[in-house]
Amino acid sequence: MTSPAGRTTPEAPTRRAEILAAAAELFARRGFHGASIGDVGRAVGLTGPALYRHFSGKEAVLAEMLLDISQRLHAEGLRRAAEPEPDRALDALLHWHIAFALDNPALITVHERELDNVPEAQRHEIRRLQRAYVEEWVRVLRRLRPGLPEDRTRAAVHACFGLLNSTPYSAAALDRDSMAVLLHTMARSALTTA
Amino acid sequence: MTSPAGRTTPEAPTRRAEILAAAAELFARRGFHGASIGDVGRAVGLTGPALYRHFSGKEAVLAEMLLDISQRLHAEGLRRAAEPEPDRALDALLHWHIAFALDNPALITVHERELDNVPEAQRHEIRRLQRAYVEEWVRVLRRLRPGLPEDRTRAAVHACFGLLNSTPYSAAALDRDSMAVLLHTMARSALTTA
DNA sequence: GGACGATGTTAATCGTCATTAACATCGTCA
DNA sequence: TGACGATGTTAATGACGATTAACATCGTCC
Repeated sequence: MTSPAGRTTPEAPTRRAEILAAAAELFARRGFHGASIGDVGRAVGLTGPALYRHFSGKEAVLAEMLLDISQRLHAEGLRRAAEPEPDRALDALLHWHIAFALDNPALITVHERELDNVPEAQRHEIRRLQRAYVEEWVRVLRRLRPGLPEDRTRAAVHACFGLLNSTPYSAAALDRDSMAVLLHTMARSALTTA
Repeated sequence: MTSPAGRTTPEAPTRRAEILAAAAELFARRGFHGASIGDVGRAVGLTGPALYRHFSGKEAVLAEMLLDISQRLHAEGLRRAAEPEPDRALDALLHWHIAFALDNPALITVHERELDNVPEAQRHEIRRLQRAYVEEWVRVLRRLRPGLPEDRTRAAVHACFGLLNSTPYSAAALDRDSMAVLLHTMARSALTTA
């Protein structure tokens, strides 16, 4: 063999994260079913079967990825929504979501599209967190616009996410900060006019 | 055999359209690679191989689907953008895109996600039409907001599409007309504030 | 009333893919 | 220094899926 089987460098602590990052990129670009375990392995310099040393299977990779994303979004969302001034709370939520989307376009994409491919067991918890995150936004917005009925408020929040998550497709054109400002302005305006 | 092979009813003129519609639904819900030819066939009451009587292959189904969508969007986009008053032109574009998205959520989803799975040959033409459609919006918006630099304008249009195309995920909550009004209001506000 | 084209069906074919088995290598540490 | 656990690798294994082959059926039209 041209290269020995084992690796000398003990990059163990990063390995799982490395795999998750590569998988996110591939799942985002080609879809869960469009990226194979072999593709993911190759992306981190391994063969396909090697991934089974770190995850119990392909679905487990996706599940852990989505669970992590929804936890991060929800946890920080809770914090930001706690701001007493609803106007400031909304800005804080916007800043948070925009930063996350711009810094992790692949994660946002996968989070938005691939829930159905997560095994039942973990799907419920992820969905719960996603819903809870949305509800934080709804609560803040309702304090800001008490007249708006709840279902319309929720629909507006979903539409707003659509706007913010469009990042992966167009972020290339503008530098990060210009894009962040643009998205913030547009989203704020859309929500407060709804 | 329990049922005869040939069909008596000459539903020939609809068959292709029927297949395209079923495929759109499945591709939207599960992704191009997540839906098999067998699934599509079953959805229209046929077996998988039967589809080859109507399309040269799975990719051809997707290609025809995306080509049709991008042509329809672009053709009508051209018409609406021709309105001399930029303010009215924008409203006309919004009405058109919103109606299309609300009436064809599956098509919008596939159009947005699956271009990479179209064979090169047809991909270029589809991309050209998609770009041209965006440019119609950009042109209108630039007349409306001359101060906004072109790249920011284009980014704003992309973000606006993200908002409008979020329809598939949340449209269930509101009736069609309320949703249309909501999206129109939000999008208009987002674009003119950008 | 029989030949033909359009449409379908079921039975190969062939490749890809997830997953598992069997077999190294390396670092550690008793 | 030698056994062991952690990580990898290369061969199975077993499904599944796209596509094609071989074989009906039906309606039409001469």
